[in-house]
Amino acid sequence: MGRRSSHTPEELRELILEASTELISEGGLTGLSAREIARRINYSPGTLYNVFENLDDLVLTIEGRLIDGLAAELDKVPAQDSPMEQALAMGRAYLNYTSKKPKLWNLLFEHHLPAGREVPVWYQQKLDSVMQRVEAVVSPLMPRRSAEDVTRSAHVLWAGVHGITSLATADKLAVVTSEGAGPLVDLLISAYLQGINQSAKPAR
Amino acid sequence: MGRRSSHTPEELRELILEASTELISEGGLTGLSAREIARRINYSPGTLYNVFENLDDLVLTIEGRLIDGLAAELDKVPAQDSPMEQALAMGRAYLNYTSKKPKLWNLLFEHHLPAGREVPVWYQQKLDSVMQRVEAVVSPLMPRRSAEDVTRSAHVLWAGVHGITSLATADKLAVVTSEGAGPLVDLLISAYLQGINQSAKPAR
DNA sequence: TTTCAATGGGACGACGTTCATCACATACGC
DNA sequence: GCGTATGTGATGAACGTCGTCCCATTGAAA
Repeated sequence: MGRRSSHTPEELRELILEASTELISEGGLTGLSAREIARRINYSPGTLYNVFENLDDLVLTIEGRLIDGLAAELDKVPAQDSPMEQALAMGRAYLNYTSKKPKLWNLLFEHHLPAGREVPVWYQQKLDSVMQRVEAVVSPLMPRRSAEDVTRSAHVLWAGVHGITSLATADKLAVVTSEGAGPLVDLLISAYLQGINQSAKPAR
Repeated sequence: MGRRSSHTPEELRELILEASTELISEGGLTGLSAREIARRINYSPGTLYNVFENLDDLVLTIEGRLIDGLAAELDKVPAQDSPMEQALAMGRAYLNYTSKKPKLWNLLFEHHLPAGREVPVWYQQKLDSVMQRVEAVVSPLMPRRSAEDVTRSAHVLWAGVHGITSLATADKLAVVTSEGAGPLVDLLISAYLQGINQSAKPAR
């Protein structure tokens, strides 16, 4: 039943994803084009549409892998350290992971689905999974606080770290001097958590 | 010496900017196209290129106005309030301003110049101008700290607020539910500044 | 040899950008 | 006052790109 190619469907899928990842790493979302992918892997543009529904589908798949990769990095922070050290380590891990291929990571924020389309369930789940790791580290630093408070703080930290790396890599608005996203992340995490802790003991 | 149109060059420029702003507000950067602008203002695509160098030039102009608009909003916070109240008010002003037309504000982060091209000087100056307003409010909250420390803290706060609003409006990763970006911004600013203050007095 | 899924590649309608051409409001000669 | 020359602002076709679709063709398996 006729297969002409020298690649199995899985191999073909991998080939496409590899080429796409490389293109995005080099030129951001703008650098990606169905025709260029096809050129690089020696297939025709139409073949891509046998494997992926469209480019958005392909891009979402890559984004999923990026999130998985980050989750794996976050899991590497030693669990025996103090919560504060863990929090700082996770911030540095985030920074380290995302700054290796900034344009690739920026994909998560450059890419928008066409109006009306919703994000797949598995995508949201991957995000939640990462958020939970953050909450797990923040939680012991906020004893006697409601679950909502912990979640809120995890969100603030996550968003804050994202904001710093985002501005640092967006060459267009290098207000945040490129000299040091690292120190800024450290500062955010330590000061914020200290502030949270402080306000928990209003009796000075 | 021949002017056929019913619009002066300035009027035409305004027409183009208005139509573009509307398009972006509705459909983000993707919704913008030279041909669609031309259609809306009843000119031909070529005419745009008599007024702007290219679409990037046009977009940068809109971005400049957005930054100016934010600066104007930040200037409205009452200077007689306490520094802490001012900081919180500025955070809310940012959130308020940017969430009126989220897709328009997102332009600042969606839009990237083609590889190699640098941002114009006036653009960087506008950004610096906003950053200085933040520093001015943060500074009194950090007495006896070096200018670098103040700058760093201003950067952290700016990036943090950006991160929260960014994640809140990026419908794709609505980890941070949009309902509560306000409380998150309040929390970030108050906790962070408290933390900074706390670590300044290590002698408990 | 038959069968049928995988593939190629042209077609379509968009896009940004360029540029030779045109139309016309003004300036000037009479 | 009229006719004509002037030169600028606007045009829209053209070029090369893009994502996506679709069907004729291919070639390995039955």
